[in-house]
Amino acid sequence: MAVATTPDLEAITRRFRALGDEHRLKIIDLLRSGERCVCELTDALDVGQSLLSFHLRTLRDAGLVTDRREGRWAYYTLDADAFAQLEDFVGALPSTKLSTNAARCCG
Amino acid sequence: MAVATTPDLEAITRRFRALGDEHRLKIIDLLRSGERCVCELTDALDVGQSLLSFHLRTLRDAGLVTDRREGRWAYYTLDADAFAQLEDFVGALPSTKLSTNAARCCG
DNA sequence: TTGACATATCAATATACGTTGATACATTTA
DNA sequence: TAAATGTATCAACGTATATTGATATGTCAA
Repeated sequence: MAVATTPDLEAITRRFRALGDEHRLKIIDLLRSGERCVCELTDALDVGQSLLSFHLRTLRDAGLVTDRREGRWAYYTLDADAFAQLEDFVGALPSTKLSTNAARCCG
Repeated sequence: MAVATTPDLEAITRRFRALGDEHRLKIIDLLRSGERCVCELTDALDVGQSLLSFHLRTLRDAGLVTDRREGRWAYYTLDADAFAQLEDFVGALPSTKLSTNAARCCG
């Protein structure tokens, strides 16, 4: 069994940063209804072509979307697993680790 | 009724960006067991005093933690509601908006 | 095979963010 | 009141990220 349990904080923070941009949240919103061609995204978002390409790459590098080429078109899809994982991660963040409710440290 | 339903993307992206840093994830992890004094965090994290203060402020500005002063000490606590909201938001992100599975746009 | 097209990448620049060290501020203790 | 302490803020700097315009690459149509 490989060391798969290592959380890889770097990958997680990259994923959060990928969600930390309004353009990219709008792209994700457009992808919610299923796979979309880049040309559709270009029309729907008021964003230059190379900038859109940059944001799509950022989302892909973060593992939030996958892409597929077909002829001269490119299609992007949300990676549902990645979002499920992230949802779990966020849900676990505030969950009380122990019942130790912060013994007074000072004073 | 005020315009409270407006999602306020800016606030949401700020929250994601706040989670997009390893130091801050570690701080959050320390706060999972309850309210913590800054002095404890200083000891637990190998981070300079002003840098820790910066990250705590970033988390506070994002609404992920609240702070409280007591004498010369400052205590920080996770805002459970904020995490719950964010968990819901992440969970909703990939949820299929309509059953329209991307009509071919081109070709 | 040439030209138009869709998309990606590159180079340059602007803006945001993280880090450090110094300083300020409030509170406590001597 | 003076010195010490805990924390926040400021100024300066480096690095990362966002944005733009130009160019490259692959694919289709004439």
